Amino acid sequence: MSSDDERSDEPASGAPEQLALIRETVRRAKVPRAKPRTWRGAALAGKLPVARVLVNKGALHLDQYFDYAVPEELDADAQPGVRVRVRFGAGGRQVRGGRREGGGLIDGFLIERRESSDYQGALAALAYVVSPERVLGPELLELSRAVADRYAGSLADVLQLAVPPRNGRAEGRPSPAPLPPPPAPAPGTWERYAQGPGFLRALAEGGAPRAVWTALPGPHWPEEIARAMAATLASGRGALVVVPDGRSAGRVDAALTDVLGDGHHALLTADSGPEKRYRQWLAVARGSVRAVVGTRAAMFAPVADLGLVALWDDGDSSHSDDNAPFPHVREVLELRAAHGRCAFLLGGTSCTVEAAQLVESGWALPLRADRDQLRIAAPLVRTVGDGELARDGAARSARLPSLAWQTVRDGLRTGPVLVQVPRRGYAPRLACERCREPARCRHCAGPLQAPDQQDLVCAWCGRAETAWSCAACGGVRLRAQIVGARRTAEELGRAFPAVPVRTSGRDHVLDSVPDGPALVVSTPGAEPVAEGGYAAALLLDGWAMVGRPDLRAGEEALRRWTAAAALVRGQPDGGTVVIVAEPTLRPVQALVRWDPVGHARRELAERAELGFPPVSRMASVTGPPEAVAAYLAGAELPPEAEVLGPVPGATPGRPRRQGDAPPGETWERALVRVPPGRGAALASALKAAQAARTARSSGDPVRIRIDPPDIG
DNA sequence: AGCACGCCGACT
DNA sequence: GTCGGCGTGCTC
Repeated sequence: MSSDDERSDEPASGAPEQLALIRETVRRAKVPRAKPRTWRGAALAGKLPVARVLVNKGALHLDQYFDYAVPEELDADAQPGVRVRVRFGAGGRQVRGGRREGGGLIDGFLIERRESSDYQGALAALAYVVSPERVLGPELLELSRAVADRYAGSLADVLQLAVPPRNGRAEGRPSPAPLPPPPAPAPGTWERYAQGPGFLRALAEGGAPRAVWTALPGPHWPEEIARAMAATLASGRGALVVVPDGRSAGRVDAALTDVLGDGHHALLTADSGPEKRYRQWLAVARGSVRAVVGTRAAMFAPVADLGLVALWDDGDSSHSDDNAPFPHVREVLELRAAHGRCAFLLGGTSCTVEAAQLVESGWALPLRADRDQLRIAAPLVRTVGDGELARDGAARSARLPSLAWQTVRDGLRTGPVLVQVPRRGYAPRLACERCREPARCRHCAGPLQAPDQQDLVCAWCGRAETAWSCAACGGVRLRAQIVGARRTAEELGRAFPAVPVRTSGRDHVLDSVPDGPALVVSTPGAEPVAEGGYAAALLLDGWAMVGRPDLRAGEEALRRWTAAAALVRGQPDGGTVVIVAEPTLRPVQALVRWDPVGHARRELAERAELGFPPVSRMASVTGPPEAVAAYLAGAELPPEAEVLGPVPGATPGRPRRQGDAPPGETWERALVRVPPGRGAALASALKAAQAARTARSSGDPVRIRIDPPDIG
């Protein structure tokens, strides 16, 4: 429809009362004669003629609503939650003497209809309603608002993540009628957990229990999640589970179909195209489907009357969104569970520090099996340490220690054997082959790396090292770098010529492998499941996983080892895992004892002592030095806030990425930390300071990130 | 961000 | 007079 503005002293025609109403506001505020705009032949809506609109622009000082007039012909469609287009921008202002087109058309969401506006100026009209579909319901709006606040981001940015792009064809189709709630399911393998059946019962009865679930190793977790969701559906409520990748989503999807049959649930992953995905999303938003399984973006799925949010493997990095304001699925689901009667289930075979904290703080209860069940389900774990490896002659030549060799040979007699190899380019620290002393830069003592598997470069100062020798023993050979999956596969293939070798990695990920003897070489996270469980697993180059200079290195190594070991048969069925790593290392010990919770709790205690997240909340401020300094000077941080740095933020050890400082420029990074409970105050202070800065457009912009991923 | 407004100096 | 430099501030 046309939205031509026409400036004249009187409304051309239409609804003078409403325009008078708008004008009255103008007069009361004693604003210089701004004439209300009218548009040819258009009348205003009789009731609630003002539409409060969130304009789709990310800038923080624009994180506010704007009022528009609702033309009569849009009255019916212009309901809260619909997508609209409006004219917005300086170009839309009244220009002395002439008529002029408004600013550019931009997208927005209609937030609410009101009787009047408190804006003391003339209202422009909604240009049009994109579609009458009400995609932004009150709950999704409230959640998005809370996420924006939590992460010091703008509502518009969050909505970009929360509401999928429109697809007209998908909207045109009606969604199926909702099915009646299914009966409550039997507990199934939840019986293995003392609190399992009780947890399901609470869900089925409409309760909102919150649990951190340490899943037993083995193949049952998708089915267990499906049963928890089914129990929630039985109470007449909806349920949502978020998993790290499409493969896991497929598994839970299949389990849900087994438990519920078809028609109860939707699969929300990026793998399905935009149209299909939006169709599924609409089915959820329209209330015709009440259970959702999906990957990251599904965390916002507008499930009606949500009774359970579940998350699998919260340590997986894909649960952290890579768009501003970088929300983490766990945090978003926590926010969802905190509203209304919504249960919370955080599951995994390992345990993150954050999960341990949820239990420690009393927010969630632990859901764990006792030792007896664990002995049945978990494989035997044995270690080959550095010392042994160095003494083991066979290992030096074939890169396979004797114990590992035997384990593979024995395992292959009864089934497939998994070999986990770190990804190439995993940037491990190099060490002297003879004495294991880390190889350090002679100028700055930074760790040496071989990014191209060839030349040595310091990860800190970037200087090349052409003639390295060990500072401790004078050795001149470095320990073998990470050998890629392909080469490992070739070596093993030669060692066991009669056995098929399969690889699974970044390029092609295998979903599952059959039961027969085979060597399956995989990078972490890409391990296929074996139908009857692996007979054995070999975790190679463990030192590379723990040696990374990252606060989470230990937790992450344990998570990946545990994930692989969980695919191996239980010890009673002969399942064995050999890990090539120093047995004194804390995560290695935790794997041997199969105690991820103990590991996480110890890490948590340490973080508390050091004032590290998640015990305190941190934010990073990054940008050109002057900008960071000016920002920090202008920010009114809460009194408890502590500023660390700023320090030059060259990001060592990895190639330049988008978002890093431009080449030739050094950015600085300051960390700001606050004690527990002051996270919200910190976020709002950071956001206010940012808004003030961008509004004045003073100096270079800085980047704010709550919960920065790479500290330490 | 984008864009118009305005206040200033230099010019046919 | 008036053209156009860019510094400031607004966008319903």
